[in-house]
Amino acid sequence: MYVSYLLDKETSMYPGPARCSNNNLPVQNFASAPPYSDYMGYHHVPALDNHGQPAGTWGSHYGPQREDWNAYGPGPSSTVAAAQINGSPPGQVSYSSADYSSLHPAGSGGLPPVDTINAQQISPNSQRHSSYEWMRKTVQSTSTGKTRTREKYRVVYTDHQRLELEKEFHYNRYITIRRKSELAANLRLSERQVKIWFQNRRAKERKLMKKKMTHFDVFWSNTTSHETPVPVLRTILASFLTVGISCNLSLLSHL
DNA sequence: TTGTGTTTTACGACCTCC
DNA sequence: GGAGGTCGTAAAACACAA
Repeated sequence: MYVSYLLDKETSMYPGPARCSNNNLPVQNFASAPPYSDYMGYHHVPALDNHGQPAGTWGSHYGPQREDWNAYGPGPSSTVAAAQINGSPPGQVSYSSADYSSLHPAGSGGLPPVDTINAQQISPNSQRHSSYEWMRKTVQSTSTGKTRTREKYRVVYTDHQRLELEKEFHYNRYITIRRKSELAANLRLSERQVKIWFQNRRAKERKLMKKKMTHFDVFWSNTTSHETPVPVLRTILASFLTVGISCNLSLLSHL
């Protein structure tokens, strides 16, 4: 979970270790949510997407803007991003023109244009993406005989791109067409990429929740009757918190 | 350094909704 | 029929223990 590396810098908002494989979903206070039955706490309120302010303008929904996010600057960082910025990524994904035609001119949103990035603001990963020669080649894929061009396989998003996507995801699990368009333009991604990122992100969350519930089941089954109820309640409440049920932490402190 | 497990992009198949 | 959802999966990118 590499984005968590960024998010975890603010432990109050994103508690837990960077590579958390367990139980560290942030408390989710978002106002809206999906028509997804597994997420009891999410309430899909599409209208709230009038949050249609530019992605970079950290709206009140997010609370005060985090200072340390500014530290990452406007910018992406990896050479992949640099390639994207150049407009001639050596092997960049050949998305349909429909996807790219939706991109707005730079700076249409509140996010700083990606191409304003200081090239020195290299992400921790950037040095790992030094060559693109491999992207030019094509590989036979799997059993179907279809080919996957290597340029499609796969771009590593920059820290900045992931951070902005995560921020949007924290606001709303399901992105609207409008926000998708804005975000794609601001992050120099195609709308398809944004859409798929959200799909993958939801899948990730489901996976985490499933894992969490499994752990909870084990815990519950191992709980003996003479145990004090307080730690049990704490665990239950904490578990609910992670699935988005709004809960006042001060109540927990009274237990 | 390397082997291994995990995470991240991207896609196809299939489904639902409008 | 198209758009967008989930689910399953491939493979690159990555973290980390040995």
